[in-house]
Amino acid sequence: MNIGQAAKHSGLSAKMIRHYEAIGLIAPAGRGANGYRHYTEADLQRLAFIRRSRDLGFSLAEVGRLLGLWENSQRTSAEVKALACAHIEALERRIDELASLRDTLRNLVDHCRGDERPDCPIIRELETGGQRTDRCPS
Amino acid sequence: MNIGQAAKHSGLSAKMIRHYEAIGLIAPAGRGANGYRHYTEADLQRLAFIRRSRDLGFSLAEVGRLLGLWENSQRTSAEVKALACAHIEALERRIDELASLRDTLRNLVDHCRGDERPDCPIIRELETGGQRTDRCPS
DNA sequence: CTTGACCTTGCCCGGGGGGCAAGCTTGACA
DNA sequence: TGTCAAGCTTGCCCCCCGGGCAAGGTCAAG
Repeated sequence: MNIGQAAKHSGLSAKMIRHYEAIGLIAPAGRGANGYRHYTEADLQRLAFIRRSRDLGFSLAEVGRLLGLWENSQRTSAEVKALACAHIEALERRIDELASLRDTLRNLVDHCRGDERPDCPIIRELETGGQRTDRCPS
Repeated sequence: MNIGQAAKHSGLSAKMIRHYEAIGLIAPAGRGANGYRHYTEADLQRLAFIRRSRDLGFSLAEVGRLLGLWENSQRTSAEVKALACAHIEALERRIDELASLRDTLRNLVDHCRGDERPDCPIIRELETGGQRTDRCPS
């Protein structure tokens, strides 16, 4: 099977498959006499594994570790769980950051009339960094 | 004021200030006879505006639009509000995506014993894409 | 044989920076 | 006055995770 077919089956792009090979995430694919890469069933499984790992938000480095665990029959489920838990924690940190931004913005937006006048608390906040300039800086 | 001082005052790095100039986000800074960039109070305000916009998660493209609105006395607060609302919506979409990943992972992690044995539902999920292989595929 | 689809490599682009190098200028101190 | 460290200049490469395009080779069907 050539790279295009492998891409379709795995849901990755041919470009990504080549890239993963270039960065060493997967072993170099076998080549035919014409120089074309060809992929076995086992290769397809690896690609699908990568695709699903990426879909769960793992970075390529994490995917590499997951692949290592997958192919290591000596692995412990504790190792896998630890990797997944670390990723969950990273996701939660990121979610909290974004939620905090959202809340700040929501607050500003709620105080903006949104009419045809130029005066706007959002712009004021960006100007002043949240200092109160509206009443007597004295 | 030179770029290093401007960087300190704005909380940006000198590198980023040069970058913003290079991509046209800010107008080229004035230069002294020695070729050094120098920054006025107005420049510092612009840099601080950018910094706060970035802190709120706006992309550089959005920051560009915000700068345009800021410096346009003909702006309407409705325009600013629309930009901020669009950003809030993007944040919420992103948060939902990440939360969905987190929930999926949490579910998998909760079913993983995390002991010294290799058997692991997380790895199984990545292998099979969620197909039930545990009972009679018949 | 031609045509079109597919494959190969290589390069540039994005966002949003970090880091380092080589060379100039500036300011402080001996 | 010389010297030396900071600071500034530009330029280049790096990270992640790809997209897109170009030039050229290959394959299969008509």
